[in-house]
Amino acid sequence: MKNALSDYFKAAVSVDNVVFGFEKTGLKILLIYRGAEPFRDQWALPGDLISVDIDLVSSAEKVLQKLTGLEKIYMEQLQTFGKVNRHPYGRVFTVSYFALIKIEDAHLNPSSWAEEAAWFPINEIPNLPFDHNEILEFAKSQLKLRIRRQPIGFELLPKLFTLTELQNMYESVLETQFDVRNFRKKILFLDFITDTGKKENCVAHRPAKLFKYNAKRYQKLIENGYELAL
Amino acid sequence: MKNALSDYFKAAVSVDNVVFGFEKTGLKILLIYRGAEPFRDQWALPGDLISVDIDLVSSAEKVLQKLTGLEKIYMEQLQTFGKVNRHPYGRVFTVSYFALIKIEDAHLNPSSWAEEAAWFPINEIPNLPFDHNEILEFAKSQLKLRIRRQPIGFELLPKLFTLTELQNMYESVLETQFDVRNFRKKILFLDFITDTGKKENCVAHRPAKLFKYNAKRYQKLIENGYELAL
DNA sequence: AAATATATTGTAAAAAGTACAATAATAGTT
DNA sequence: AACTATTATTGTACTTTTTACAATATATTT
Repeated sequence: MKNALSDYFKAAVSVDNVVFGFEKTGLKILLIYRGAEPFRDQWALPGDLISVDIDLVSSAEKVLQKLTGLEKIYMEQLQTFGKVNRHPYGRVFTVSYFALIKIEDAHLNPSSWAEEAAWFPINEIPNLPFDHNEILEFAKSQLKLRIRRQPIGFELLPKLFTLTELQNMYESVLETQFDVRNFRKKILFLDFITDTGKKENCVAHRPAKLFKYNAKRYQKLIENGYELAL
Repeated sequence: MKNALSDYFKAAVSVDNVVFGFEKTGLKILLIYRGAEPFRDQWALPGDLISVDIDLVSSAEKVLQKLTGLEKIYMEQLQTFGKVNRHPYGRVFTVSYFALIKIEDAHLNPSSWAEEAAWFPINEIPNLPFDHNEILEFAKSQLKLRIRRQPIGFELLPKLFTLTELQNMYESVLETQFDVRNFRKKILFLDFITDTGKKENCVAHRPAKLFKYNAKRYQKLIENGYELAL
């Protein structure tokens, strides 16, 4: 009972993107409203079957662009989910990616079969089709791990940000609280965010200094054997 | 120019396993000698196309068992590689796994189209077919990351081990050196390896105490919010 | 008994992490 | 102009962790 080679070439592969967005009100996830079967008229992760003649990474970017309008944003592969019956139309393996973006900069423009795209607070996610809730939980736990060891949190913030915004972002993602003084002491000691000399304006209180992420300084840290750990 | 649904169900999926084994002479990788096309008569990672009616995790275990004889060993998913032309027979996405085992306990029994299975020192890996060298490099870097934060190193050691063996294992995997006194102080402080009261015998020097990993104690550490970091 | 080989152990100094609250700077109000 | 409301900014003492470093112990072999 040997399989013929052709028996193996009968699977489909999809990509599912977990897009994390941040704004003052907290961390959010981007979902699309499905305008096509299966699971039409349900909110789901922006994901789709991919073509056999496009590289995996390119496919992930293309799927995201088509369904949400987002492009050129930070993406990283997570894991592949491959239970036999996870898709009603046949054997579909799905490769999950996570992406990070500052919500203000995210111009949503859903097309293809995505009727809508909207941000959902991380703790108000509805039941999702397929195994999307499982994928989402995995993505959340991975984001927590990775954001502590790589300078990817800056993808969630505007180019210029205050130390308070930076701290709020880390606190939202990690679901924890930091002491203001200790947080600043540590982050400034690491020396890969630099004071731009600019300040907030039009705020009804003492304006905060604006900082920016300095990738070169971070590289130097790494070259010197330092390991980031927030 | 819309794709028909059937156009998507034309991919194959494979699993490639990076099996790390440890013994006194250092860290090794398990390769098989391919007795089938493509790349017949070359050493490669133990991997194979998988059937569309078996779950992904089960497939990974089955592929490893068939090609090498190994079963019930520690496995964890890494990443999926999906360049268009990575496989000469068509579009094949491969999901990589890494596995850990103590070489002494590994009874190799290659079957199916694997003509041989053998351990290769981690720094003497030949050129491999497909993108297997790339997969291997990714696996090595992931092993280094994961072994520092999870108690998976014990999978590479016998049930009873000496502190020197434990240190050698970590040093081999992490390609670094630890101070003997500081290493012991730290590992004993963590308190999840316990002295069995037994000792080495038949060694031409002071015999070392034998320890074992204590999973319950480790669980307690975690529950108390401790984060392992070697 | 001596030689050989590896196992075992402690301490002081440096670095990093933690807990904690008063002062500063702006816009808006009186 | 003085005052209020609001958030930004900053330092120090204490605790914990990490680091650097070498002499003694216990088994086998000669």
